[in-house]
Amino acid sequence: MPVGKAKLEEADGCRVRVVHISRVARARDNAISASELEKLARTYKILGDPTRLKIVMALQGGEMCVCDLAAFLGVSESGVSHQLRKLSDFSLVKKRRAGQVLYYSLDDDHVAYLLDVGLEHVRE
Amino acid sequence: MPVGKAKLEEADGCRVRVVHISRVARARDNAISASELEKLARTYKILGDPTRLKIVMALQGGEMCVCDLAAFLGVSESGVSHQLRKLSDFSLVKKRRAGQVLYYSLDDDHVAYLLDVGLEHVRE
DNA sequence: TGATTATATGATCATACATTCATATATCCG
DNA sequence: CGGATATATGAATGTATGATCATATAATCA
Repeated sequence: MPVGKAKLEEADGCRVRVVHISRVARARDNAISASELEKLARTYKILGDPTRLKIVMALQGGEMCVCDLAAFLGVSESGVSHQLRKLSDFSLVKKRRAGQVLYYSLDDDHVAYLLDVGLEHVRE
Repeated sequence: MPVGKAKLEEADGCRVRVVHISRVARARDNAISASELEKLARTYKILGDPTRLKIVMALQGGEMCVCDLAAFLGVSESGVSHQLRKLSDFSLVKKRRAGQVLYYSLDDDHVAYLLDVGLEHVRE
């Protein structure tokens, strides 16, 4: 691996400093697609809000309805609904209707798994 | 599990609607500590930005210095440095100095693991 | 030492976002 | 059908945050 220095000329003429061209190339080659990266970032971002995180962790214990979640969180039901929509948009939770009540639960096992791995990291 | 309706009176007199008291109680009992939740949310939030996510994914391939990352990302070196600081603050990356150059790498294996599990979810 | 390179930090700014209030939809019951 | 309950949606608002520029620190080399 060469440790020499190099300059790369970009299309618009802006010079970019690079110490290890091979490492930059490797990063480019190994990179996942932009759309997948975007999705992945979104997923983490969704879990990155304390309120939403509390919701999904509560749902690990079983399905809950909106007003129960609101009571548990100490947030308005409207607020919970807004967050559940985001969670739902990114397939982290699913809902089941029973009359007027909507029961939310985790969408798949990956989600619970993601939470466990994250918690492990935090507790290390 | 009773499906009856109930009202809970809070300290300040604000009434909260609850359909399943037992489920709210269960959520309360199973909840992790506030500080752990905060840390966990932070961790996900940190990974929830495309630029930072791209950084850690690039580092999965091996350590890289700031200007290489800047070239790879197409972002200013200052910008990369700011993000690396956040990643470092939450123990997601560590640095190694070699003269003027700082080499960044993933801090522990949990991080790479977290990324893999997340990607699995996105690709499901 | 002074000049150059590599990275860090601080200020600024435009944008994104979580929450709430008010209102709308949907389901059930009488 | 009309009233009540459960949830959803839209607007408004304060706050957080990612990017850049300018400047500061740190390390190497002449």
